[in-house]
Amino acid sequence: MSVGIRHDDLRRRNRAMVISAVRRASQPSRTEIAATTGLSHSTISTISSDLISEGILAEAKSNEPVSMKRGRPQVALTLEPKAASVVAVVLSLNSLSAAVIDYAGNTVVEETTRLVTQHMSAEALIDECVAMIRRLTQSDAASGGAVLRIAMAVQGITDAASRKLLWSPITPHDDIPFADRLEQEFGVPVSVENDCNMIAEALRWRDPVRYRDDFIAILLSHGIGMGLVIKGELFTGTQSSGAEFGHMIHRPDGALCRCGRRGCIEAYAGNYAIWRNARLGDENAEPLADLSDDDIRALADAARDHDGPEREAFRKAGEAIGFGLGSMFALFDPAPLAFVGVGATAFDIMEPHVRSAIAKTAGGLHSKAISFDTEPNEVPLKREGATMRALLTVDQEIFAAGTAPRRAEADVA
Amino acid sequence: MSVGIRHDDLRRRNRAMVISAVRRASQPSRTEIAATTGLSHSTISTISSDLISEGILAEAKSNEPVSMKRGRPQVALTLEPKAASVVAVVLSLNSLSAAVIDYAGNTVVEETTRLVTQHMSAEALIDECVAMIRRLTQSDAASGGAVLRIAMAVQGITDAASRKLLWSPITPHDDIPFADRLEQEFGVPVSVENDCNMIAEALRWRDPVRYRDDFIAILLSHGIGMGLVIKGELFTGTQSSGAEFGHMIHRPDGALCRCGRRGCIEAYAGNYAIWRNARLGDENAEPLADLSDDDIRALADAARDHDGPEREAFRKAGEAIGFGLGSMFALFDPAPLAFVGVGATAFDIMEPHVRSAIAKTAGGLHSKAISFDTEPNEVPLKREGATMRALLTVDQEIFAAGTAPRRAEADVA
DNA sequence: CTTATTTTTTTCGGAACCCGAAATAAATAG
DNA sequence: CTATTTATTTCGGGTTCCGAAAAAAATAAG
Repeated sequence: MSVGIRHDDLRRRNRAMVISAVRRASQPSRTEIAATTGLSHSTISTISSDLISEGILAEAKSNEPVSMKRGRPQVALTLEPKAASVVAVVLSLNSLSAAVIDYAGNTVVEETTRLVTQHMSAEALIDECVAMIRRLTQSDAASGGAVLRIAMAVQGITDAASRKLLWSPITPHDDIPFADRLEQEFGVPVSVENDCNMIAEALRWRDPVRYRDDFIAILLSHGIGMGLVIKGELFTGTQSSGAEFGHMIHRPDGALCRCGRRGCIEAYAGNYAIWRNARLGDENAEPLADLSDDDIRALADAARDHDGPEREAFRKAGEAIGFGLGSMFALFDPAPLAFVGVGATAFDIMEPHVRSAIAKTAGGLHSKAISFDTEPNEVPLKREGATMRALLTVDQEIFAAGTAPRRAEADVA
Repeated sequence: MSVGIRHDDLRRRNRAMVISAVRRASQPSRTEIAATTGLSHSTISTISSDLISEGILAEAKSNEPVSMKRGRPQVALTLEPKAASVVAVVLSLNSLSAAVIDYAGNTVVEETTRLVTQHMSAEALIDECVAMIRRLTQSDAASGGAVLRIAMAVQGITDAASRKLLWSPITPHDDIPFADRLEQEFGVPVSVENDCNMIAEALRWRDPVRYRDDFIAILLSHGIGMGLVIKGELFTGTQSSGAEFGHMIHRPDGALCRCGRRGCIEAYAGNYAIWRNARLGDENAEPLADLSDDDIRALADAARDHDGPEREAFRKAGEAIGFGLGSMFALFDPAPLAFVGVGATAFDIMEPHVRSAIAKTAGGLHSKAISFDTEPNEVPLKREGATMRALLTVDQEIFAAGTAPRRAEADVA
């Protein structure tokens, strides 16, 4: 709103446009890009030949064998895999994994380890990340483009600038400056973001038709996380990563939450809450530290099999989620939902209760139109999301600007 | 994200930049504009002399008598009042008011009438608006610039495109197409927006320091409304005007709300809810249709005077608002708050309860830092907001593009 | 096999835009 | 009255985009 547009910004933006069109579409031709961006053919032509000569894009080899059409065949453009690479790191409770991805989005090497995150120092956590990234980037396989960006997806709350892990259930330590430390170590920009936000980012790339401009990803796991895309933008807080759906209040002064407060949605719908309600029947019992996925699946099987405390526990969970969604929908209208994580395998049990709770709220007007989708496996989504985050910033911040000063290149030519 | 920037868009945007800088600052000089926009002096010079010759801006007459500074004195630029005018219409329960405002933002003529909105047909409501606008625009006083835009602020839910009143407590009718009908009548673009959103817009102009990029306006009146500005943008739903704070759920299956559902915040904190709790002690009693401001002030006086059902009613109201805010702050971090309307006069009674409720939520981390402000009189705010909305669209959509095709003008010159 | 047709991509000339530097304008200080 | 300071305008230059025309690369038709 306040800063004017310089003449040279224009070129940068339109380069970004072209790169993003190539990343989004599968091998578009120059003509297609001209159509989707609204820019003229001549502009697309110059920009794309610049990008090709800079080694960012490439013309696809004979891919589609026969076009069956008259006229000069379109030349498909692709991202040049060797243009760069990025590292995606996923840090979760007791687990660290990372991968090197080339510029076209293909995984080059990856690695996963188990750690006991809750009993490690902040330093040790950082060191583990550093060590893993170093192993991966120095491996023979990762000999493509230079690593230009590292993106981490972490459980917990990060700051809005994506520099620090402010708070996380996976460690007792606060304010861990992952970005600063990794940047020091590798000399490459690093971002640290909330894992659910990365899940949302990934969904958008997996199914751009369903998950386009407005949708919600909810992670049903030990806690309840959320990634929210509104009007095409990932919705984050002004100071923190935001969208802590699990800590909206379901019942004032209600069940004891892992965060120490009372009545949070998570205190009814988190894995520990469901287990507690089913097995102890005491919603004020101290939350269990860890719970295996099998425990939850066992509860779900019991709930499906017969009426009893398990079924009741899932009812309460569904109700909490439904009322929470209803309250959210009072603020910004319903959107398609994806339930991700172990909890999603039990979503069939909760769904009727979710829907009936939503129906009691302002969002209820459209409750039948709201569509749910489930995806039990959250780990690949987190990695894909972090990957896309990293690649997009390379696109926008590095390659859109032009790697080398363009004037110098013109002299060479 | 998808559309490229054309070469001619650039000028349009930068013209918009300059106009907006003049509207925001009080009489900035060209040099100041260059500084705030980041554009070069020469660009600002050409753009502003274009705008002056088009009659959109003007150089201020000897305003500041002595500058006390060495060097050529700055020439202050102002908006040319006669460049255009707009009409702001405020439709509330039993009241309609409208005003003609010149391009510089000065009110030229205004009028207010009482109507019995709840017993009028949709047609009659539209007709009243048409008649009032016609009277105002045809009055002798309104002989300045042509009316280029009409903006309405209405209680209730409007559609995201600002065309229709989807639902409103002031009338039993749904889907009233104000924008279409007024456009037909006056041949000028019309927008219809939620009144609380306009209050937020107005606050931002009244106090741009406090209400800058993130803040919340809450209207405490018969119902509870909200206008939300997040990251510099008015936050609206994807289909409707959104941000229906009053209908977030405070207590599942709780008190009976005017909307027919149960447990909404409004059912505890709306005027009717406070009155009901204080006087009937039955939170399921049918909500009263109307309640005068004096009734509320009387309840507030009683609550201040002695412990009793009135004080308890305000406690419940404050608690509902506090938990609601806490849930919102789980989603997007706390921001400065303004409480507007009659209810704001009683906010002193509610404040401790609001704060103690927030302290029990995820937003509680910063609860002491959250600052409240009150403004009892909402009517002028609604009008100011609608005015600014209208003027800004004239700035951005009409004058930024250039009134006449620039090529033709160049020929003349 | 050659020519016409169709479609894609590149090239070229022209216009619009912004920038930086220099020039001009308008005030105060000495 | 001149030097200094600050604001604004003018001018030349370089980018950038666009539209039209040309070139390229295929198929269809004779």
